[in-house]
Amino acid sequence: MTIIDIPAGWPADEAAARALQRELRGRLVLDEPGPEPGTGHVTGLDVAYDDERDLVAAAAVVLDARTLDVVEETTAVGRVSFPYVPGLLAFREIPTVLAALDSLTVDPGLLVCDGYGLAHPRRFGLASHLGVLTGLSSIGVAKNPFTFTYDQPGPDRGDFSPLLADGAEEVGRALRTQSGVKPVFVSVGHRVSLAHACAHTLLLAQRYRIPETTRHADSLCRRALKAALGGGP
DNA sequence: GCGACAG
DNA sequence: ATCTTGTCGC
Repeated sequence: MTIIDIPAGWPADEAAARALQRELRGRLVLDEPGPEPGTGHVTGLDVAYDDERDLVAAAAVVLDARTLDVVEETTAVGRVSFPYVPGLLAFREIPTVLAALDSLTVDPGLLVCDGYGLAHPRRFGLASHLGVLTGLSSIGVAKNPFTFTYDQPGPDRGDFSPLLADGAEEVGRALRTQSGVKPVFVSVGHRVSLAHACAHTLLLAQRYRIPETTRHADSLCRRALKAALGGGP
């Protein structure tokens, strides 16, 4: 099993990482609607950690956006490339996630990330970062509101309310994917509109709160991590 | 200065 | 994220 190395020139500290985010932020494209919901491919991405052994396993699972059938799955294992710092999550996951994406043989279509895109202290979260690096459309679907505020959306599936930064700027939406269940937090990553990002999320979360893409990727990266642990040391 | 803080 | 059994429910 190959273990992905941390790239040369990778940010050595928090200041360098923040500077890189501000630089890459300039390449973010926010004026495209993105792929039509329900068509083409959608790819779920997620990672699992073993801080003890300094390992991170990433999974990419491509689904048919219309049927939600699995089209292809890949994994990659790497060294943990950054400590967890709120606002710098991307630096912890990106090298290994990119390796998993690189080994796909089909078009990933829309990237669905476990975390945020525009809803970020510098408006450049994981989903935006991955979008810019790959050039692909991307969205972020997070399970927690991070530092943002929102009013409770209506009780029905599809109801939503704005996710606000500084109490005023809409950086995403609290979207109810299942009636009577806590909402998820959707934000635009790269080359997708917020309306489409929410439409994609609803199509991917017809049965559970979390999108099928993320659910598949979550279980796969956990299995990949266990496999790496069992067959490595 | 202190607390909060995606995964 | 991760540590973790049984349990309630479809």
